[in-house]
Amino acid sequence: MTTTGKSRSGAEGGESRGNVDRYTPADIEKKWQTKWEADGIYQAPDHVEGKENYFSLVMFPYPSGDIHMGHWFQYSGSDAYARFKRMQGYNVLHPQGFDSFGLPAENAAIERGADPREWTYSNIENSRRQFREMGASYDWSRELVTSDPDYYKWNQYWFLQFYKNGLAYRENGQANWCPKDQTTLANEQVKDGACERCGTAVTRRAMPQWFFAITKYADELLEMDSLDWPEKIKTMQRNWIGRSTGTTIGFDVSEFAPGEKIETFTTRIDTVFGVTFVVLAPEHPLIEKLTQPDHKAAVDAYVENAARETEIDRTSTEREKTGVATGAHCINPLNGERIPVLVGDYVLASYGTGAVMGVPAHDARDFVFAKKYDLEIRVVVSPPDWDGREFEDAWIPAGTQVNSGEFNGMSSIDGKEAIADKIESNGWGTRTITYHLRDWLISRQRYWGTPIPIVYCDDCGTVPVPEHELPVRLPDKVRFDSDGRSPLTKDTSFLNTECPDCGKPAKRETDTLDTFVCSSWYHLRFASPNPDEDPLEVDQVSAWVPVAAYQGGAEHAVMHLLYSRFFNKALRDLKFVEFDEPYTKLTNQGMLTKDGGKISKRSNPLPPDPVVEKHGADTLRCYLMFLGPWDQGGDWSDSGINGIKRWLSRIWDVAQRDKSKLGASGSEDAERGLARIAHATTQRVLADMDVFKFNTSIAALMEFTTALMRSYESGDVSAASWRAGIDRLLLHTAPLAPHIAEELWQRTGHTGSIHLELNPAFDESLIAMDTITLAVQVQGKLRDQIEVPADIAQDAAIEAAKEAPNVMRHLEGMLIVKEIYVPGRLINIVVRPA
RNA sequence: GCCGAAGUGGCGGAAUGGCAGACGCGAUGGAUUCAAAAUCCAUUGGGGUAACACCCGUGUGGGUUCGACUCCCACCUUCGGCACCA
Repeated sequence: MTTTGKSRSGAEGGESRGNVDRYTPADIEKKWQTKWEADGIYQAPDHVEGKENYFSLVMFPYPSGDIHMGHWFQYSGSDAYARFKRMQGYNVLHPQGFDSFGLPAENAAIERGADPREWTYSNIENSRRQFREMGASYDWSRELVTSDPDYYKWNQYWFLQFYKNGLAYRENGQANWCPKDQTTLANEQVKDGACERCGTAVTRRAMPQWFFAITKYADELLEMDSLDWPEKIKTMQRNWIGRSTGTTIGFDVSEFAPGEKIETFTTRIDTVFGVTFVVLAPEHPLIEKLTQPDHKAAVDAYVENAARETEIDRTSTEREKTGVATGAHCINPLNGERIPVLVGDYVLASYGTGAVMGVPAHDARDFVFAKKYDLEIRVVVSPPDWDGREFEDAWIPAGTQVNSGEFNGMSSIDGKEAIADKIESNGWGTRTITYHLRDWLISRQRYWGTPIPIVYCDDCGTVPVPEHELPVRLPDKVRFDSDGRSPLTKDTSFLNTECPDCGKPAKRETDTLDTFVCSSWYHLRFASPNPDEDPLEVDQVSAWVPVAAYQGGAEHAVMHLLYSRFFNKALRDLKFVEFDEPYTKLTNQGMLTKDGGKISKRSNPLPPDPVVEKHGADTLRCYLMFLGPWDQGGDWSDSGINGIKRWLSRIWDVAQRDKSKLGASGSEDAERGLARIAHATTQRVLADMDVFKFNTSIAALMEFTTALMRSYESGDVSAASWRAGIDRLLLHTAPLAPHIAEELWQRTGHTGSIHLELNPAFDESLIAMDTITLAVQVQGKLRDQIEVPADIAQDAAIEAAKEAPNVMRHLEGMLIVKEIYVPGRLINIVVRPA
């Protein structure tokens, strides 16, 4: 038989492997991409006899120009998973589309004079090309583009349904404003007080805005037990919703504002006897009424200053707490005390009631505030060993009620309930639940989005556009001025319309919808892509949704993923869908970095196209999946990619060897050895692929590839079992490296696409070994190894272990205390000196 | 500050109570070549030995266990999230 060296030599190699060409990805990848598309092999019919439907969805991209390396990482893994599920025998829906509304298109317009529509659609064209080059198995017949009127029409439709059912409303209030992007933002889109998109410090601005009533679902959104999601994401959602139970209590101010009370919310009603002041947020409506003439100048200045400050300044925990007295006082209903009312910007208008009762002894913030303004610090919950001395810090934990009238001596845990009871029975307040979650602000003062289908009429007021008039189309060829305002506010042909009710001239709403509205229901449209007259076809939706496996980045934890859940619940209550949750299982791909840092076009570039050109799409796909566990991300390095290229080349080589060099039957040992690794490989790959562990799947396949080469070179295996091994290798490689697997599948004489085949099965009995190696430890330290029959009994194994030479040495002069036998793995002999 | 994840060779990582370092990169030596590239073979945690033996080794310190990368406690570092939420 040929030795390795000989089989590699030019003359013989050609002979033994039959004029095999070198692995050149460029020669095969485009060919298969075209063929797959022409044959429509990835199109998912709504029903296939004998197959279960499986919706594997990956978050669709914003078409910013390029499918970058991070996208490759995300989409290679999710595509491999969808392909794997298809080969598991499921009827898999794996669609793709474009989340194509959004600010970058407008910024391109403003900065470069590009037309947002042209800019967007040419980017989409480019992205489609790149997706194709990736060899992704998308069902392109279901592609959706959210900036197409036949998609955003339904955004408008949903808005109208929500509006009719009290889930969409317009309200004048303080909104987060990004001065750079010239638009308001939802709370979720403000990170560290800055615009999530551009990083500009967010300010507050009072203006009427549209909201979706997500808070109505706050409690239901907290129920996540049924979701197979990463715990981390669930925790983030729970924290964001931020449910806290407490008591609202009113502090009478009728002395200064007849009939008025300051409502405050507290989770620590047990400390209410320790209230020595009340602080209002600078935006609190009662400030004007309460401020006394001699304090007015100071209060006005303070409030004005607070309004000017950015969210970053306002919410910094570092900065000193400030406040100013109003001159007014209020009454603590529990003890009738008269206490000062101040204004302070550490109190947030947007949370609770916008006013807090100040209990410096038992709240860290109130404590520093009281110290600074020399306000009384009265202990009402005593620490266990308190000697009556002044506090150096607020005491937050529970304790014993003191200075609390009739509640003295009670534990503060009981006090909390007893005091709340008293407050409720006297009508001073009520037990209340508050949430950090705010209603979803959906108005954007931008052009490139879904127009909100509302008309304002002088006579009829706010009038929804009738459904049959949808879509309200976004005008084309608009003008962008340097003032940064949305072109819609100046486009008279858009702006001026007739009132749907009375027919008189009226004005259109010029705000557009937050683009997260588009992604809140796109999975439904993928399932039901075609209806014209209705948003969805119920049968199609129920055939596919909820999404069985959803993949995407963790950065969407409290934005897209929360909005989408809300949308689902709202649509359920409006009888459009029947299920409670949109995405059953969620997997977060990790982040791909380069040199440990974020990949960025400017500072840390890593364009995929040159890599594809040099190594091919299959190599890049596999390399990205080989970097590490997919859900943990990875760090790109140029050097490692050769290893994957070598592996694929070895597959290319081994699969095309001339099997006629092998005999009709092989040696028993070699046959069993090959069967063992073949079946063991399948076992490993099936288990790992199912949990997105592509890296270890590839490692298993690399080992199998080597084993196949060795079997061939040894010449001891039959042509048939070697051939079967090659098939198995190709089938497992298919989801990871679809082009080379398909090419070799054809070259090895199969007809039909490998991607329509099923995963091979494995037989556990073939994986089992006849003889096994047992590790033998003495005192838990490895001392020797013994070869024993796999079915050896415990006693026999231990006897054999004691006879191993190196074990004997360590047993000498020792008394055996204990013998531990782990079947198939090891023996541990515990001894002590005799 | 709070919550969460992670820390393993020169590097990416594997092993989740049972032989640490699978697989790959890189490196070293060899084969092939006029030469190089490519490819193939071998070695590759540290110390130690002629070779064995043996000792050390999964961020640090303690603990549980016959046995710990794995479980528990404390700490350090890195990354992610939240952060005046009353």
